[in-house]
Amino acid sequence: MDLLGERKLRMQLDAIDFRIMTILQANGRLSNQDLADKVALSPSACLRRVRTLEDNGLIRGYHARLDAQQLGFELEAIVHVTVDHSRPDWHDAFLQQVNSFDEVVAAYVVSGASNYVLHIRAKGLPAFSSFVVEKLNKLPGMRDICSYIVLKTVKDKLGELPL
Amino acid sequence: MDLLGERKLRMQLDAIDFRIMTILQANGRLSNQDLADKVALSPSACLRRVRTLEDNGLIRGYHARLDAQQLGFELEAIVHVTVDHSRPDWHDAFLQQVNSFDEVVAAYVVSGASNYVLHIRAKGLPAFSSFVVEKLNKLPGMRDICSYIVLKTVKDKLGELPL
DNA sequence: GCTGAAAGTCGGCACCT
DNA sequence: AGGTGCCGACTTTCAGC
Repeated sequence: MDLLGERKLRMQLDAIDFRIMTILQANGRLSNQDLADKVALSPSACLRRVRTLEDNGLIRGYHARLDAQQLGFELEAIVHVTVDHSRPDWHDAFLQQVNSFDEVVAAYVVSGASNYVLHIRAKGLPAFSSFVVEKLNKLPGMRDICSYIVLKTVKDKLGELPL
Repeated sequence: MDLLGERKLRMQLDAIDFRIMTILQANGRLSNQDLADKVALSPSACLRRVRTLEDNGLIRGYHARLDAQQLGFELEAIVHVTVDHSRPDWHDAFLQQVNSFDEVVAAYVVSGASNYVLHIRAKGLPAFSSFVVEKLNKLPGMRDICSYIVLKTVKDKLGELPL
């Protein structure tokens, strides 16, 4: 098992592989032929590289990015959570619950003053408020919750690696 | 100009539109024909809907998701920053600088104890350390920096809306 | 590991319901 | 609005270099 979530580099990458990844990162629906043109390779050679990158897990998937604002997800927040860690079994229970909440779009175990940092998305302030009060607050061992409501997203390049 | 970054809903969406978005969100490279099958529409009708969703900005793009660990980005951190806001012009300067740093993958202006929350990705602890000391610390008006190093990513659904 | 050709498949458009 | 049919373009496999 992979307890630490480590992923070792499984293949040798050359400059063309990096160009392929960079291009597909910016335009995931580019046709294989256009991609082949851009990296100066024949379509078949290009496709084989893309398949290899996919098979080795370097390309983990392709996704449409939707407009959260337009779809009604108007509020984002960063929430720091401290739990009572005197009960080790609460940790797993906490993570399982956190994972099941749709409002939690990302969750991290962190070093520092808090135990967890949660990234929250909700359809407005009332929905966020009731999430905190009725869901987060009721988790076992909850000790402290500190919310930072996002007023403006200044940079949004998560999921875009600077290769 | 759009000072608040608001995006109004520009079109009426029905159940099929939501299914299309959900499917493309999970598999951005699905062929139009397969997508049409899944939503029980003819390929041409399906393609027209997808184009409309793209044109109205509901689908904002398609992107390959790469494996950050395997590509050497081993360290993630949430960094809270407080700046001296007695000088209004420092705000824009700060944001501009923050945007130019590759290590900053996301940046938010937040309400609460801190002014900004930064999401950092670096190729290891030394790189992160030198980023904080040599870049962040030297920004004008910097008052306080509080780092939370990510020990484990428990949930990672940013960019996946629960429709 | 790349190229080129062949066969199946798809996207995009015109036209019709 | 959604469906059908067509043609050029694309994807994908495989033999050969």
